[in-house]
Amino acid sequence: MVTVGVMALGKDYATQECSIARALEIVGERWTLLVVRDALYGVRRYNDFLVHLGIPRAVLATRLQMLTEEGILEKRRYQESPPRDEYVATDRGIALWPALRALGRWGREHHGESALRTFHHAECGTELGSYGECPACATVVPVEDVLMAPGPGLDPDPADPVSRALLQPRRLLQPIVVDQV
Amino acid sequence: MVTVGVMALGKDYATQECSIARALEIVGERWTLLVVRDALYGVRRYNDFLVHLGIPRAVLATRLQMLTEEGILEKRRYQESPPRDEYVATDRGIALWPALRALGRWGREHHGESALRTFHHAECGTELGSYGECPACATVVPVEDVLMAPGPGLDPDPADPVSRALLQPRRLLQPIVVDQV
DNA sequence: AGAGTAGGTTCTGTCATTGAACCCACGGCC
DNA sequence: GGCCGTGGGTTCAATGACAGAACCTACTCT
Repeated sequence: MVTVGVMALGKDYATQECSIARALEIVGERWTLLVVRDALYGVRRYNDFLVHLGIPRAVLATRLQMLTEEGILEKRRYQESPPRDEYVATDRGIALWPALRALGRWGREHHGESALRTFHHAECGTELGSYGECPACATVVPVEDVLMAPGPGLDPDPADPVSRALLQPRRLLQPIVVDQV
Repeated sequence: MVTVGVMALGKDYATQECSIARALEIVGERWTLLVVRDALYGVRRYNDFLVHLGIPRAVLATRLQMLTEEGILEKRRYQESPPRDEYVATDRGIALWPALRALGRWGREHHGESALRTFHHAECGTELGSYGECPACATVVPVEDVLMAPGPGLDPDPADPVSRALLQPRRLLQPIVVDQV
């Protein structure tokens, strides 16, 4: 991918020779990591991202396109007529789970909050350790075997239907089912 | 006219009830994580951050102040006359290491690059896993026991003195010594 | 006295983000 | 057949963060 010319703002960290900077050039923009998080939680549709994130429509469209181009999400047609696409996390997107998990742990500790969501090993029920491993089984838990459950700090009756769908315990990557009103 | 309340841009993810969003409100702004990374690498002085990051001076001043207020860095006077301060990572800043490590791993895999820097457990020499754990010792390696070494992809003769100081293998958090010209 | 250095602040133009409005294709209803 | 609702976008003006350069202030060195 050859980018010619000056990219004055936003994305590049020109002088940085560092994998962290390379990563942040892609997922370091505002909203991007939250979109990926939602994709791992099972959100797939444009409209579901929209209401769950409270993100401006134009920004969401830009981010979805960029994440698709970078191979982090895959745009997949799920019906013709009218044409409708969903965005599903690829392996490359799933590989961001450790980073998201680490950020979430830090965010919780930083605020001294009670957990908003908890993550367990689906096979044995043990809560994941600091770095996404299962202390009981002594293995790194594959993302599809992570069971997400609401924690004590989470609002039990949120306004938007996506948040409501995420209230029940569920495995990561399982597509959410939004209750139609 | 005083405008109260609405923070239109930048920092907050108002609707998000999520530890990851809480974390990103603090360390999700442009440059912020790179400043923390440099602090863990041992950079402490305003001028060293400046030349190593290539960040605008005003932005650096803002970030350092914010990170200090959030308790991620500590501003510490190291000489009077003229008054000079250095910025040192606190426990809260050091706790960001797993997230930085995970991002770095992902960035490297994403680009299929050879490693720019490698990180080992100083006690046993094993290279760290995705979250900064030692696969051999099966423990999370304390940051001060992480040995950083240049990888094959790193420029062997960088222009700025801070990058040169970071070329030799060193433990994280050890203050860098810049060769005066 | 003059130059140099560390650590900033101020300024201006550019660009991304926001929020709202608009667009369009289809499907269902009556 | 006309109308409305819905999913999935695009366009637009206003705002405000960022980049880069110039400037400022103490102090030290020569």
